[in-house]
Amino acid sequence: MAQAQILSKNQQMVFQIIEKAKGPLKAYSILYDVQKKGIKAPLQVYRALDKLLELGKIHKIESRNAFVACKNSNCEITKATAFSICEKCEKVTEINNSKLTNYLSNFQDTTGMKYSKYNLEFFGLCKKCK
Amino acid sequence: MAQAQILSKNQQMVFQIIEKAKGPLKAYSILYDVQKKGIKAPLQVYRALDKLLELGKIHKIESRNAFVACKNSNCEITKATAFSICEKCEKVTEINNSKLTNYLSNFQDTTGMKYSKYNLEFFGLCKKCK
DNA sequence: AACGGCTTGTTATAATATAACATTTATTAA
DNA sequence: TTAATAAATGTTATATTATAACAAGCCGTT
Repeated sequence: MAQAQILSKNQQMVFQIIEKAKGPLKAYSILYDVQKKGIKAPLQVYRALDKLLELGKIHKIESRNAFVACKNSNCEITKATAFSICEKCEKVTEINNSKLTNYLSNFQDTTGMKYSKYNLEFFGLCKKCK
Repeated sequence: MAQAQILSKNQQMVFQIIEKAKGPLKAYSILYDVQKKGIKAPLQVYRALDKLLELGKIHKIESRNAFVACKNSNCEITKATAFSICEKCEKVTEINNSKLTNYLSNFQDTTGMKYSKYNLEFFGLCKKCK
């Protein structure tokens, strides 16, 4: 049985902040928070973020340079991510739709490229902002 | 008949450089190029980029903070973009697949969000790097 | 000519991210 | 257990990406 990944001190601190947040967090706003707890420099945050991304515990919203906790249970590796983003309130939701995942994971283009990963971001207005 | 959008001087300069390039260009590498031709400051480049994005003449590769010319004829508005990105040589290809476009344009998630736009980035190894 | 809209020019600065190097802690393997 | 190795940390400095704020110019319309 695979043991749950144990996070280091800094990784834990950064992860907990992202997990508790209601929306995507930016690296420097995370830094601001963890400065109360001993982390002093951007690099310490970025290193933790890198590791958490690698583990699939968090995802990066590329269009926003911001980070969210993964909401899919047992997400271990980040290789197929999809998000909806409200352009007004900036609410971000991770899309967990097996048909979509299937469709994209099996997508082949004409260039003969072998895909190992994708990231999809939908933009629009959420229910409230519509 | 809709007249072709006329670009301003700076917009043209920036567009031509992106169009001629073999791959995605970063803002500051564009700046370096156009400095020979009179543009001096980052903001002048970013303003041109913003306008070109708005017109759909170029797209931004979000995961790379880089810009490519749109390869689809008559692309006027950017609302449905898909790219394949080689993680080794960084070659980027715009995917123009009507089935994919259809599938994603009509995708509905369970949150009731109304989408107006999406961006999809596939990652992997291209034919050469595989 | 006067107005309005867009584009430009310019300086400064904000926001995001990594380089380089020294040290410490944890894990593995003899 | 101890030496070797790998992973994480701490720290200073700096690179890279992007925007704020304000002044001025260009161009079509009225």
